[in-house]
Amino acid sequence: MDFAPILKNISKHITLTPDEAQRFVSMLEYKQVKARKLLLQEGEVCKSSYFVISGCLRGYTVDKNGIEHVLNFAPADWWIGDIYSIITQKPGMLNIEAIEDTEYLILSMANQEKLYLEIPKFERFFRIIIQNYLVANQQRLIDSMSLSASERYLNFCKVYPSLINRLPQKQIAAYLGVTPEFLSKLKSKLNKKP
Amino acid sequence: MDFAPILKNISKHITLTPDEAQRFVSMLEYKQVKARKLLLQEGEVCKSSYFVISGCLRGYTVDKNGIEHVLNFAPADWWIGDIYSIITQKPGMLNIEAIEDTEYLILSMANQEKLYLEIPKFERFFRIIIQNYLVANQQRLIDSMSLSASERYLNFCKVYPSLINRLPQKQIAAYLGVTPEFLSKLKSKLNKKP
DNA sequence: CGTCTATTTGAATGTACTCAAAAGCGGTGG
DNA sequence: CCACCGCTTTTGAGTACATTCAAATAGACG
Repeated sequence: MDFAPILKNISKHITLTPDEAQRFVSMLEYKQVKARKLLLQEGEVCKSSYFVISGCLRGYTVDKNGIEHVLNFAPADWWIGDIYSIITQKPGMLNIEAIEDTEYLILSMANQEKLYLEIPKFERFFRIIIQNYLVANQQRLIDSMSLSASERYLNFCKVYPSLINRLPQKQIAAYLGVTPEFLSKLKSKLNKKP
Repeated sequence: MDFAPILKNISKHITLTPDEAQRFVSMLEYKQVKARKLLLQEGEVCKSSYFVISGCLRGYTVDKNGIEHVLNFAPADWWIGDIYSIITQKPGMLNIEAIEDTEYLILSMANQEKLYLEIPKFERFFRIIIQNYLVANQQRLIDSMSLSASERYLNFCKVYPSLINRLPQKQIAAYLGVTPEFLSKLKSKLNKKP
């Protein structure tokens, strides 16, 4: 198993000794999953964080009308999990699904807690990860209030150019907060104008 | 100066020795501000986190059409700051303003970094604070996509009952992501029905 | 191929916004 | 203490952005 990607991810924020790196990877579990398979289902308690090595996952909720809303996409080098459920250890409302065939690593909550005790630097690492994610999330909330659907789409294209031709439109729509039909109309308008 | 409120806030997640508590409060600065005064202005670099003792602050952005969008209210016992600007030390887009006459404590970034080194438990404390804030923020994003304005308003009433008769409607509207006019119409409809 | 799902297109509808004007409310100064 | 000013809230009419429903077309996968 090749742990280089996750070690590189971690080295962005903290520096591990070889021993610490060794100890860390010993806590991970490697898995593969086929496209369209669920890793975590609404109503379950989330017991782990996931780190994507290759492929792509998505986290989404389903509202009372059966509409899906995408909270996040996790391509390679991203962490994902149901943070509400992880913190509270109560059943969550998040589904996590593979959009493509995906390789990923699992860090269980139990191991994560051990890590905090054994190598306190990880406390810092995850604080920074969460901080960055919070910033992105806040920006998305502001955008949802400040921008039109068409502006949000153009913004998405600019911020995630690598995802735009990789994801089904339906799921980009579910991320932007519009219906697939409306996104389709938006795109055809944008193609005519410029 | 009475540091009991902030020490109580901290004791929710970590336990400090008397010495550590002493060291911590020595890093804080106490301030008061009158209603309608700005603590932080768009375009400035945010150099501190604020902890509210009494009164109420709000964080908001102004979009290209001049519309205000409230990112958060901070009544007593809440932390607030422009986390984007704090992390990057770049100019932020957040304004922080006193809604009421407010007493608060300032923890500068410099002191916060010292705290992480001197008392690593604080790394954990702020990780947990940020984690909880992220969960709330994610939920708000999901709500903005799943719920109608009227559902979001009723939800706000349920989650923040103490704020509902304390804040100007205008600012509740700016938090919910609707115009003040529309919120007013919503309320009058809701008063007729039940 | 054939089936199933995703995307496109169109018409009708609805939710929320804009603009405008009136009414309410709070603070300030005479 | 009251009158006035400025700001917030309410109300109404017309509009726009986005949804719903329906049906046709295109793509993907076994």
